[in-house]
Amino acid sequence: MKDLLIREVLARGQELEGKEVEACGWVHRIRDLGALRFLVLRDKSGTLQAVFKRGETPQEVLSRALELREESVVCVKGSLRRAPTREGYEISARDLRLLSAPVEPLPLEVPDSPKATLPTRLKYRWLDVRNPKVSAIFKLKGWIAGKFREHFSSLQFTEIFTPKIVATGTESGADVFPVLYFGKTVYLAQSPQFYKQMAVIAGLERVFEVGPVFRAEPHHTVRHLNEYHSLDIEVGFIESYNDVMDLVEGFFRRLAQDLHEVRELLEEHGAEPLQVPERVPRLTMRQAYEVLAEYGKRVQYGEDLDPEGERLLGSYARERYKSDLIFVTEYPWKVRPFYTMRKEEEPAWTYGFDLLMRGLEVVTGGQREHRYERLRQNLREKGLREEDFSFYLEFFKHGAPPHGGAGMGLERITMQMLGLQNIREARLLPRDTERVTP
RNA sequence: GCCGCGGUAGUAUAGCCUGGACCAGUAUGCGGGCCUGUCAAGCCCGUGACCCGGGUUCAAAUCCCGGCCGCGGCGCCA
Repeated sequence: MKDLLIREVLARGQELEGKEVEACGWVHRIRDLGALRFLVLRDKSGTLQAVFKRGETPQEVLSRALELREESVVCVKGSLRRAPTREGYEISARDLRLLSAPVEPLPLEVPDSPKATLPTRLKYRWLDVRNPKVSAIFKLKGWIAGKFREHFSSLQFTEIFTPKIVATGTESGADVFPVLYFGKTVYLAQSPQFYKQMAVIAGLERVFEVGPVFRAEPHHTVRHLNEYHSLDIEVGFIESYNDVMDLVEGFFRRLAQDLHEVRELLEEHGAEPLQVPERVPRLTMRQAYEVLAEYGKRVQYGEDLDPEGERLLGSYARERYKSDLIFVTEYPWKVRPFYTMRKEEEPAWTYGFDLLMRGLEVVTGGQREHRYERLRQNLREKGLREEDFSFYLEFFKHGAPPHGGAGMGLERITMQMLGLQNIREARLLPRDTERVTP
């Protein structure tokens, strides 16, 4: 492995000045002035200019430098010195190792790859992601997932790993992908829902999972993927679903507080830091109808929000509370899955909530129904067959604490954090209705 | 699933409505040349494209039909 990333070389610039250093990476740009040739070297951490100059660089090395093409992989050795470059330093090259050269012209220009259309970028993703603005997306995404693990681990949650091959399809109406499994048809998990609940009931009490989920809906939008990563939590012994919202809110507050750690990733995208106020507004669905009415948007009483409604509530949160986040609570029973706990006194409404981030739904959660008979009744009312969920019902026969949880869309959070126009940008290799390669 | 929009060099686009001066323009890349301080380096020369099939017409990148592919809105959801 190479000794130093470019960033580390630059950070130790004073100490390394005048000394021989080696930097390895891709040839980002070539500025050829004849007997003077500048290479901008790029690695995952940054860029650094190398100079090949007649009279300074050995002739043999200089002539090899003249053969180089962009996106070649090279190591340049030479002395580090101050220079009026963007980085403040440059390498005066004395040696050059060519590790790999392109065998054909590049289908995508790396420094400009965000200007290409998304299909082209995704087709040549290994080139696209070489662009620092693009790799920033995945660095941030990884950072968010890391924060999630760190945050909930510190609250005594246990990380779990549930099956992605499952026997039962529908739990929230979303279509599932069938898989041939030893001659039987099974499905790809659309959510860890049942199993994270089982883990709580199994005595783990507080659990979280970071894992893929699969949705077989043929949607054509900029905010849906057929495969994405879900950040799930589930926790026992809650008093109400407010406990769950507190946990979700705490996580987002943590993200906002620690965002300075990844400031430059946001800057790549010109993104504003996440605004999380002292208390994130919590609006019941019925209150949301009224707010939307003030914005001139009518939503049928007892119906779900549409994307326009969500966007308007996002504006409302920003204008009224200076908040990028807003909870919508007490969702109608008719639009929530059977395992959601209903309000005792108003069974048409539930203890289910969504969290909107900058006008897009990024989290869904709520209190779950833990009472066996109520659960059976909910199934019946949803018109679902008890035998299809018998394995799930079993969990509740031997002592299940009141519990609740939430699922958060990692790509959606990343997308909203950076202001991306299409969720596919937040997935290294997105799967949608047509795309299964690369 | 319903609806709308689109497919021009490697990439990104102009041209299409109002068919002919378009053997298709521009930028960038690519190939060649000049240049010892560039930093989106510059300058000169060159290279390379109308998705497929059918139709209308004297004439189709342009109009019509079908196919394939792509994009987006809604539904559904994270």
